[in-house]
Amino acid sequence: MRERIFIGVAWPYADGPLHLGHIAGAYLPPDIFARYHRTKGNEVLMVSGSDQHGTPITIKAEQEGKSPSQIASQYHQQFLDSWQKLGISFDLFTSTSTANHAEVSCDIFLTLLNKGYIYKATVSQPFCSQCQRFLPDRYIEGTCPYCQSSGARGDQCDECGKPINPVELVDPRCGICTATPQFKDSEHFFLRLTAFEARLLDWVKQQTHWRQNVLNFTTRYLEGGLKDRAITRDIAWGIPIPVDGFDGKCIYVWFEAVIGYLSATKEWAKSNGDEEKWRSFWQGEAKSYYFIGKDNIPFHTIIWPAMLMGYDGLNLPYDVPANEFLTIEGRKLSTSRHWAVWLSDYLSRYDPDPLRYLLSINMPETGDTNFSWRGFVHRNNDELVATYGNLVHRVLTFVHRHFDGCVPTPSELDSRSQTLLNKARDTLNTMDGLLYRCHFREAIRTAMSLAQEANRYLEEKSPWKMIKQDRQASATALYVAISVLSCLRIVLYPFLPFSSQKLHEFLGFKGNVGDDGWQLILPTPGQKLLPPKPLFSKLDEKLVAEETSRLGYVQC
RNA sequence: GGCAGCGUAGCUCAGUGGUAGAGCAGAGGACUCAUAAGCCUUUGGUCGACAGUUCAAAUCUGUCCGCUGCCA
Repeated sequence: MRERIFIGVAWPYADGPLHLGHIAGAYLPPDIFARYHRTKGNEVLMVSGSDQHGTPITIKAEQEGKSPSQIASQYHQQFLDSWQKLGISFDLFTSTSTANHAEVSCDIFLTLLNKGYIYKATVSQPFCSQCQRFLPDRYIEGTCPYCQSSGARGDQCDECGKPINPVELVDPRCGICTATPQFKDSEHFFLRLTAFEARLLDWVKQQTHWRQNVLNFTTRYLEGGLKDRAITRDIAWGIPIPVDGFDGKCIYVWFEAVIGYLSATKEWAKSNGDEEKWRSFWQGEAKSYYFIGKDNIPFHTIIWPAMLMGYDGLNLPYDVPANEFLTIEGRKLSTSRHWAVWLSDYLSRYDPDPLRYLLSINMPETGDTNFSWRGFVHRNNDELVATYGNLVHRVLTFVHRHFDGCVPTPSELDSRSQTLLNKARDTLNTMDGLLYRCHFREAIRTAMSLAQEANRYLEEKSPWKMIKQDRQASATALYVAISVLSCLRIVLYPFLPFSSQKLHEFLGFKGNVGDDGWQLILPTPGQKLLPPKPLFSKLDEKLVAEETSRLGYVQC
């Protein structure tokens, strides 16, 4: 039966470049998942977009003498370029700056307001008369009331780690212009999260298929009790509050950004000529998956579901397979210290598939995992090249030399050959189950073990010996080996789309590898193969030292 | 400070009550179609520390140490 799969992917904030932590955490997994489901013939919609509103972007724009929208679209273009080069196959990657998104956001805001799930309240906000604007907590600096450190910010003191309210700061000053801020009353809207506490807890407890870390975290969070949260801000850059008398105030980004999943679906439907088509992913028999990093869990398992419950009539998340974090050379990523590997930097010098391989086989699914350049080179040279790339190359070059580059005609298959082909079929089945449950790391390991098994098979059959004694036996062994390559091109396609497409063509197949279905297609004897070239290249050990030394210095 | 996760072979990671696992690296071997790749054999761990429950704990409980994140 054809399934309908909605894939929502975390919206990257458009104030800086993407790094490998983003990719391992939130962008590669949904792409693998989407490609797998499309290959199975399921109907997939994968959307995301850049999150373009909020204070950090306005600050960055001021620093660079540009408009917020220039900054946002600059990074938006960079994101699009990266998706294309890395092969992240969004059906739509839009942004929060579209008129459509504003319209959908306002609809949700007003509906929740009319239903009483959003209410008004007055709060005291720091205001800088010099800059003529309200300041977010972290843009106020001052002296810590606890440890007297002079570099404390309005949200917390970095020195002693204590959380702080802006009003507590001694000698507060504006983080932008250093003037002394005043505190002014301002009226804002709050989301009545408390109204959903019981329903959410009830719902979450039924989600037994969620990852343990996601389920635990969410349950504890809910049991700790929810608080209503402000969903508007005194800022001009964003979606204006759709209520009279709130000029100069906008909907807060965290409320608005999650709505992007719905607005992007509507935009996709419109641009595909059927405005009502969005309903099939939000109201019909469809499963919604949200791929995010672990820092985003409460927004997707609590706040967004609460908003959907309040709005009523839209599908709640089916699964939120949040990943843990990627560390770099054993240390946590830090944008400000440039302790990161930037995606566009990587892509300017290396191929996408080796990175996709490394991040897949070392995916932070159950705990943080580490990226190191040494690990990258070794996994590439000793696994991707040695086990898989070399398997492909040894088979194809042999066929070219001894069988005119055509699929040899086999004689009857012995049990050893049958066993290998069965293992190929088992691999398809096993990986099907693993990918369906979002167990990506285990899935790619399963594929690699098929490649290993094929290497063992060749060793046992030694077609290079048989070619002299029994040409037919040699032909049969190669036919079986090519059949396994045909399987590998399919099962590795979600992970390594570029090299799978190449292999697809080397094997003489036409069109796109992803259109061949999740199945073992046996090659036709006589089918003409393309002259083989290595699928992957070995990397020089020297790059380990070179790349490692760039850490901490190079900014993208 | 509260909550959650993690800490297992040199490296990267599986394993959640019943005699410690995989891949890579290291060592030895036979082969040579292949990107000196592949294949076979093999060395290697008091499973962060301590205490407890149990016939039996890496696996459950408690305390502590280290790392990470979230919240305040």
